[in-house]
Amino acid sequence: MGTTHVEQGFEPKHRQLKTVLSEALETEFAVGQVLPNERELAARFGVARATLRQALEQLELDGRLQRRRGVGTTVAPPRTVVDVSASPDSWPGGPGDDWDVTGRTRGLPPLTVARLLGTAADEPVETVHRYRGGDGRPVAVEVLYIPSSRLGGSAVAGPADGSSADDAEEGRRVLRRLHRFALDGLDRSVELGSATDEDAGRLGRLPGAPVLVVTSQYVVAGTVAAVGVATYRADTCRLTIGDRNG
Amino acid sequence: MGTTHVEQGFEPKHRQLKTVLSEALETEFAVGQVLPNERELAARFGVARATLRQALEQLELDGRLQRRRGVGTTVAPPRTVVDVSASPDSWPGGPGDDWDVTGRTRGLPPLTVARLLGTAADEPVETVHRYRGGDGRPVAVEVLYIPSSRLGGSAVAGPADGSSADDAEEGRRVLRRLHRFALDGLDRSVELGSATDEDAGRLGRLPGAPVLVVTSQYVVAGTVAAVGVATYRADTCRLTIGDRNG
DNA sequence: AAGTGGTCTAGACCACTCC
DNA sequence: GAGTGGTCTAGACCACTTC
Repeated sequence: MGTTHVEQGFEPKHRQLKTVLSEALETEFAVGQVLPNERELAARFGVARATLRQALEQLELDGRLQRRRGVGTTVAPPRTVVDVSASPDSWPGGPGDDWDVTGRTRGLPPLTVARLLGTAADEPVETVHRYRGGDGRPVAVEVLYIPSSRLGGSAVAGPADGSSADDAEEGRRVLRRLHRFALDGLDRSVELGSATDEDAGRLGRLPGAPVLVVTSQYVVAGTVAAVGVATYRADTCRLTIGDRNG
Repeated sequence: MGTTHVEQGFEPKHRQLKTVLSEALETEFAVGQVLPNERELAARFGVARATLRQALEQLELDGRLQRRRGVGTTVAPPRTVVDVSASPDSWPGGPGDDWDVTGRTRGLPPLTVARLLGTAADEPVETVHRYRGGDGRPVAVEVLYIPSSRLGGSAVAGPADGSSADDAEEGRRVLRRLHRFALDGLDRSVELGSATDEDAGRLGRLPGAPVLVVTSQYVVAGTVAAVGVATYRADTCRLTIGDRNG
């Protein structure tokens, strides 16, 4: 007896499960509450664990659940709202900026960044790392790439391994040097990506976790003075852009 | 010890596979080219098909691959760039707008939308559906919610089932009525979501496919005159915001 | 009808967190 | 050590596209 139930469309089990769980989350669970473990849920719904996990995965992608290995699955709080608008003075590290500089290095940028900067592939750039928290959770990490040639003037400090407190101070210094220039424009793009091993660690997720990648091009006098690649946790963040018109 | 972050030296197979495949995509395959099928790839790498699929899934999420049931897996072209900036006249359906109105209905909005509109949960609203293509592919669908009470003036046309050519014309008419008002502000947010059954169909994807949900609040005289919920294919789109500063 | 990706199963073991 | 989610296997069948 095949389930020859042809009702204009076929609905997979994991999809039905998602619907059922979704409703249960609204009616029977409170934010932060721990769900029964996967083995029990699967048994309760009469499906294989892998099938249940497909449903849970989607609910996590939608920001409805939070799963932590060794801990359990909990009902997620509403997504953290993060403003990514461009304001009149939007230089990184400027006033009102709620990022923390965590390090600084110097080296070759990824090819895609070099292309955005318009630099040669073998031109080393200043690289500043930043971290942004919110609601007590990690929200984003960002890497800023700034060609030394566009910082003007004097030389930069000595070697840097990218992690010490001194490196953070050096990073802030690099950013301050940017502030001397007038920011003419700021172009941003948003796309879906997956966390690198490194970013995943900093964001408290597993590698490959879905992230929103926000790429910023800071324009000074018609050329790109800096490029930022920010990686936001896609499960827990909602990005807002407040645009104002005449 | 505090929150010391210790490196974990373990790398899952699907992650290694992703790396290997990623390199192969760059060196051995051209855009549009079809990959060997999953069963063969799995055999070639000596892993179970489910494991291979984990790697493929991520590559698709990253916009590197495109998988179609019954067809195969191909190397994806670069993501379609879509501008979601607010311009001085950003009313939906205004000049330079590259959306196609596909239908119109009237009914109760989702609760979340009613909250954004500031209307009572039981107040019916005009509902206009739009479609946006690009590079010959579906890019996004949007549903616009407009409280009739904020359209002013005369009554609306008769019954609508939401799909006929007449409904599209009605939809355009509703939007035109908006254009009489001065748009004071436009707030947008971007977050990750998954396609509903309906949206998935229109976007040529399976239900649950990852999408970027762009929510727009159109403000007139301090109140929200309309709300738009646009659903962009996350695998094939990159959203850009061109901000300009003084 | 053949071939593809999508779904599903019933196990097993591993990495991690917490007690 | 107990309990959690994460990974992995080796199958099977289904929905869909194409020929």
